[in-house]
Amino acid sequence: MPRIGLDRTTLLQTATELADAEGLNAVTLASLAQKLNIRSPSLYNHVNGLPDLLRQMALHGLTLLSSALSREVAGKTGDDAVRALCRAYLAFARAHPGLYEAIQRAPDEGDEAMQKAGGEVVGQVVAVVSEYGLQGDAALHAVRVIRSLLHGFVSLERQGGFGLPLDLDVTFRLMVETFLAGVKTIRNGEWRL
Amino acid sequence: MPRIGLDRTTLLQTATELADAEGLNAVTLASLAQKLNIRSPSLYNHVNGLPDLLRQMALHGLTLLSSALSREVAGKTGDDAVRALCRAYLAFARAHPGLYEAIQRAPDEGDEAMQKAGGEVVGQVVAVVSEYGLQGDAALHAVRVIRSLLHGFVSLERQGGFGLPLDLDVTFRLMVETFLAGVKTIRNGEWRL
DNA sequence: TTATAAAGCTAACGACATTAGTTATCCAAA
DNA sequence: TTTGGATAACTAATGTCGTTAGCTTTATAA
Repeated sequence: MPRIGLDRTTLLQTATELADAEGLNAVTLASLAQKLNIRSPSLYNHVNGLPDLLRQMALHGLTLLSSALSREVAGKTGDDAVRALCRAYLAFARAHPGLYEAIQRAPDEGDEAMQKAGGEVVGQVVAVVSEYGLQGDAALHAVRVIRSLLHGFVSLERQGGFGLPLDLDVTFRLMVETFLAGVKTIRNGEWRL
Repeated sequence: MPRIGLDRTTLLQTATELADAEGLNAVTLASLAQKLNIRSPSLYNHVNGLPDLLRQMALHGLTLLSSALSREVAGKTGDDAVRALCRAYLAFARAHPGLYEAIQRAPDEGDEAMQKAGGEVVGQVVAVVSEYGLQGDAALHAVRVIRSLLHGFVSLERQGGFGLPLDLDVTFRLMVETFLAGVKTIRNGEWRL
């Protein structure tokens, strides 16, 4: 019975590799244990069952995403900040498809750690939008729109929803520019709901 | 052994009710069989296992969605057609959250029926966009952007990703108007990628 | 050197999907 | 009206997975 010396970090890293390589559905206690050369009940010494494992993966992913966004946006303002944010979001989702899936699982009600981790990602978007001339509710709506844009594109790309052989990066840039142009129009008050 | 006389329609309907009420994860052969007062192996007389059930639910959902879009868009053109399409998409996703989840499952490679059913939904969007002054690749990009918008919003709303007590319908309308304004700017050639 | 906490293990249970083989029902043809 | 076949239900059994309970060994600190 050689003792592996497994710790939370390598556990999460291994689970992440599994998810990114074969999809989140491939992450089971059985498959993770096998990859770690361990029997699945032993995992309960580190994790409180499968739901807790998935939750910790989501937390880990949100932390990574938040810091990636913060890093790429740093020093930029206005349109450039929005572009950098969007690029970084897309890059993260492409680099960590399984982790990205984990992030999308709806958290339990009253899970403060998840709320906080998610709030930090949203905070990056808020920061970018806030110095954009949008105030109050308008800024909050804009944040929601950006999140919808990004998540929708990433999600459709990941599931292969875009069938045609048309450059996806072009679509993505076009989407961001369309948003920027639309926001300017709206900001200038040329419309009413 | 009373014979139920189960047919494909009631089977799909029951599965849909289950999915819409308790989420797609709650749709198992066991739970579906229980709801039908049947033993789960009996389901194999109607369905080729759980993956096939989920696939048929997706097909059913795509058909419903496609006809809903077609119905609501009928007779409208330009901005109004886009608005009607978006409203109908959102309404469907809200009315059938479980079925909407089923639609999002990535189809197998070479599943022609799924490709076709998905293509009909995309076709509705193409039809709306095509008479919009966008031609060729630009139209295809626009279709992708609309799909991203819609799916992203629906998906975030469904998983409770929008925490704040700010009217979601307002955000949605704002998102659509932002897109319309942005597209006009882009169509007028005021930007370059 | 020894006691204790922790990290691994085996055994066992329940839920689920799935397969094989059985029986009863329905319907259509004789 | 009878009969035969297709079909829709069933039971039994297997394998996988998550999970719990309880045991054993290792590492570490007293």
